[in-house]
Amino acid sequence: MKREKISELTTNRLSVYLRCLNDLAAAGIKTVSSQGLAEQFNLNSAQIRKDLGYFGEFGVRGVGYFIDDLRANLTKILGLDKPHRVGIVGAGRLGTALANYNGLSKSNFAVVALFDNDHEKVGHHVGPDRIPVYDVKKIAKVVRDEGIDVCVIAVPARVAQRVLNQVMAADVKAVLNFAPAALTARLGVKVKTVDLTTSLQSLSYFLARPQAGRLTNARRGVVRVDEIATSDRRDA
Amino acid sequence: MKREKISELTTNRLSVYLRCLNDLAAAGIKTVSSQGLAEQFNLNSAQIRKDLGYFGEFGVRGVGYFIDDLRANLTKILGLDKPHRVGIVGAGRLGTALANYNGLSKSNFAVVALFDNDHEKVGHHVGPDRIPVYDVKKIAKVVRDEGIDVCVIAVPARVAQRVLNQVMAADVKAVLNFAPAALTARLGVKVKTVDLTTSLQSLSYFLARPQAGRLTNARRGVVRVDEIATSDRRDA
DNA sequence: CTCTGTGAAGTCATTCACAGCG
DNA sequence: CGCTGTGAATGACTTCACAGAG
Repeated sequence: MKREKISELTTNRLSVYLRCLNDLAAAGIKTVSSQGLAEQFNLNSAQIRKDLGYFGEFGVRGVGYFIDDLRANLTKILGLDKPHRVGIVGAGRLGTALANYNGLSKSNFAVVALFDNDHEKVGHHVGPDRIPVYDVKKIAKVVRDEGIDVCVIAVPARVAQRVLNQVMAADVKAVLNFAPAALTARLGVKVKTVDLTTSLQSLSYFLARPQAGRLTNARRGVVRVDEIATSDRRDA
Repeated sequence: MKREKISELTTNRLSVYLRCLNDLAAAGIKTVSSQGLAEQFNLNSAQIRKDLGYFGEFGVRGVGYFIDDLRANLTKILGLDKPHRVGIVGAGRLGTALANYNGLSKSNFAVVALFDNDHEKVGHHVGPDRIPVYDVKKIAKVVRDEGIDVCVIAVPARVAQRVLNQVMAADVKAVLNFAPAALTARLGVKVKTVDLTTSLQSLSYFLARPQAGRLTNARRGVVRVDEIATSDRRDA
């Protein structure tokens, strides 16, 4: 076990490993080798061992990893053993779609509030879970009352930085941003941006040059699918 | 102008530069230096010059870049001078939210079809643009008839690989995948995955260890916000 | 004198390769 | 003997630093 700084590429992969382990466990499988895991993602097995090695020695030589054990360890490492409470700023289409996305609840994230500045929306409840929509001005209070620790920004780019500032003022330390804007956060606040426009435009580049992308990640006739996570580097 | 292979990190940044140039143009500004652009993203100016340098010499020494000129060049490089037609597979919440997302039309992407296997949905039309929902079995025909060149996968992880196979069989070469699954594509097909669960779990890691993420990208007291694109690397 | 374009250096990430445990 | 854990080697991306154009 070392004490190095862990890159986001690694944490993204840990999340993917965990998902895979959950599937394997559901299939009744008890152990898996780094090689076996690696094949699921067209990844190098040393990569997996290195990623895990930052946090401890979870494997058994000659055998591999006990799935239940590794699963528990990864869950703990990723901080998923405690539930997270999510607030979504922007009750438009994207915001409400995310509020009802089932994928989140599976991994201990519960959406407990939406925020909007449209008075038509404030006071209403959204989706089968009846998530309340609050006035965006009440962020600080609702964050405190509801114990929100993660916010999602789903507002137009124009106002995204202002919203981020409000969210930071409410002392939220983790933000997932869907606005196509370069945001600046203060130290200690982690912002991850998911930029659909950029993703599509990047695809467009490869469409325009079919030869591009051939060489990278090609292996055994398949192409490794991107971003074993969200891709990204440098936060990129 | 060289002839090297361009990484996805670079194409992601090009998209971000283009967006910024559009904003600057709208503000009536005529020229910008790499330094000026870099400050918008907390990026190194050499990075920007290098990214552009892969494609030509667009700058003027002593001056910087003419915004209109660079904008036209980037648009061409990214293949955004020709319109793209998008089909979305999965007419659930996420799929319909994306179908109505205005951000796409802005950059020459038009959503022209949704696909679903739920017969309740097939035949209906979605949103203010009345986008038709087709039976997923008809993908190949609709792709041909409508000239679709990009598909979005917004279905449960369980069926994502099957859907990708159908999409590839319809000869679509660019796919944006929202399903939390490691997909395998054949050579010549580019898949970019946006994985919300992984993004959130990665945030959870940093919440669990506030000291993590401190060192990276810190500069002048601010933290560069991640993934100037979709973050990532290795398509990642 | 300013700012680009670009080799060279530096930094960070992935893969190799193997010692050594079970 | 198989498979982990890990230093060493390689490769990729970023930043430095400066020659030279305007």
